[in-house]
Amino acid sequence: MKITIKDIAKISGVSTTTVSQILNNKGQRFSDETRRRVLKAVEEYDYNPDYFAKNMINRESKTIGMIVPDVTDLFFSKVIEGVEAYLTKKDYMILLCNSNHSHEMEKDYIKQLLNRSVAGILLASPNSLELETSLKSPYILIDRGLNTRTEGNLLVKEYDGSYESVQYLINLGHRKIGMLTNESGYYEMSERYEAYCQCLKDNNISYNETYLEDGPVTIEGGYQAAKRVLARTDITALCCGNDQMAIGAYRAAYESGLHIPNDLSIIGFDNLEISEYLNPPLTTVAQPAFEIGYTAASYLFQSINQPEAKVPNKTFGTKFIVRGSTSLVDKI
Amino acid sequence: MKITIKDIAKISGVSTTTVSQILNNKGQRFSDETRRRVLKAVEEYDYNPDYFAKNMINRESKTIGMIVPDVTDLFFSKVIEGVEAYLTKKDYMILLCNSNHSHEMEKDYIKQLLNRSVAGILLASPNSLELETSLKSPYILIDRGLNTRTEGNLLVKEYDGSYESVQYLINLGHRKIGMLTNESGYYEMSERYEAYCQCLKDNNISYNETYLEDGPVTIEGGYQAAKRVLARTDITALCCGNDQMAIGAYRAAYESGLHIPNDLSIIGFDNLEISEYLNPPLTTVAQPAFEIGYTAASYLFQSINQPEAKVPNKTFGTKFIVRGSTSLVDKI
DNA sequence: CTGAAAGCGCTTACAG
DNA sequence: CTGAAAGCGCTTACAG
Repeated sequence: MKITIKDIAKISGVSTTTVSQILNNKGQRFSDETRRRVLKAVEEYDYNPDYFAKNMINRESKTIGMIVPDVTDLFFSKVIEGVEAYLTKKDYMILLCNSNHSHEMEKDYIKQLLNRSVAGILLASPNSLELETSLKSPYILIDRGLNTRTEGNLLVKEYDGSYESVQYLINLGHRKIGMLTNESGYYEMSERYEAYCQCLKDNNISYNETYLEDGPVTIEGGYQAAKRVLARTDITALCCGNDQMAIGAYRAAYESGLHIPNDLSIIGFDNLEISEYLNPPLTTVAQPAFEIGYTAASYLFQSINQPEAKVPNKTFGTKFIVRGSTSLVDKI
Repeated sequence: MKITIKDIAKISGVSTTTVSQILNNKGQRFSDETRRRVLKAVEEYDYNPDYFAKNMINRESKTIGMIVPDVTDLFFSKVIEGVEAYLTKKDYMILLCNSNHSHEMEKDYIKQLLNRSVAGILLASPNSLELETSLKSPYILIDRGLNTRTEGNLLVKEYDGSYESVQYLINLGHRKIGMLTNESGYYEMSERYEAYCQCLKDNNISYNETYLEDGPVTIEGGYQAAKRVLARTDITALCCGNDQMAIGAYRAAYESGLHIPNDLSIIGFDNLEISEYLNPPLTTVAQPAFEIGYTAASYLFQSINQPEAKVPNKTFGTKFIVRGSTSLVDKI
């Protein structure tokens, strides 16, 4: 049987009011003697106020929900790490939901989280989300462009980052530049794709549809997509939707007998820790995953504690990192 | 203002008892008419029973806590995925804690989780843990050998897996076999190390301390450790504590001008998705991370619902996977 | 400086 | 078939 505040009150010979006030550092000053007696009993019996009873009154669950499309995705796991790092300091805990890229699951999770009275929600999903407006608890959107909200959005300069990488390839002399993207209309992917198109245009390079391939944003997805595009084209460079896809593209290139970067230049997006260790190290567009998570958590925290205040938006810059997977074009 | 059961009762003209019973499918049969009225009001006002009030009575938080040493670790994120996959089906949610390999943090988190009345705890930590016995909620230990508990342990045949990989190298003619391990006495690492020693012994190969290196079980850790051991020895093969370390070792090898596998054979442990995509693909010892998580969750669930029943232990086998990072020894 | 009592939003014997 | 009342374990005006 769990020990309750009544037990502590009885043991230390005071009322529950007193115990409660002392434990919460509230109310009037109590005599040192009383305080000591109560604290001693608490200590001795290892009393902890019941979480549910306490919350029924305080409504401070100190819990937030976080929904990600894939926990094993290296980008998102880094974001989670950032979120956790911030929230732990504040004694908050995070209810983690893995939506498996499913929009249905996301909606389900949001409902469940709301039922659990979480203090706020962190939604790291690239999907557009119509039910946003019905969300009555504070929330922050990570990496989301497709929404009508004007505050609490954390974005990354997907477009600029992607543009820069394509321009880099063009400057190296590449003209036949492929791109691996994602079919399902993910916001970031669209941005990166748009930048690709625009950059070609700005450089008077004609757009070639066969240079494009779709696939899941995973290693395997990148492998399959790259395989297809390499089989039917003679591209000299390939922009991958993200680093994971680039990793898959490496293998596709090897299997096609292509040497990176001599025969094929490859560029990723994310700058995962692992990308630096690939062979050759991957040229990529860095985005600050940990910082994104950390900032998202801090904004949410702020939004929970000052519901009236407007939550700022934030756009993170990217950084283009040249490594060994890109080189001057080698063939015409 | 949140809508309560009283509101629903008033709106549908019945008592709160009736509303509660209908919503929980309990008690006696109610007239269809009453049921319809109540359900309609619930629907219309989007009523959801308060999580805390409900739990104060039912004590079914349907929440478990999970502690991992590192969310960004590819092995653990896969385990999390498995846990999530099982628990979601059961309408449970998981409170995720990232201990950063810190034993102190683990203890803190356990305390916090207990205070929150989680239904159970999943502890994925390679640390030994003295306070286990004081854990009064159901729990399952993942990947833990150093404990005195006789049930609810999920283990992997670390020793056998490691032994097999070392023996494989020896069969290829290797005699100068290095090993990258972890200093902090992690159970799995010790097992793998013990197997390494025993296998050498069984093959009458003398143990050479300089072939050993310690490091964090990360890519960077593997890189640094491999760099050190390659700088001072002429090993022809290297067993890495896990795949992440192996990835780091790849780069160390390249920087030392060594070709894998011709100059240096490398073996990992885990079989991460990425390992197959490395260049060359990594020979490694596979362990079923997703399945481990999934099983752990199912055992915990069982243990929550039948507290008296003994929770089984389970030991997962490993599978040795030969890929391109190992070859016959090339130099004497 | 301290306590009796009301109340948070539910569920559940119990009575009718 | 349905409701009044007690109770879960807390906190908080309020009164003294």
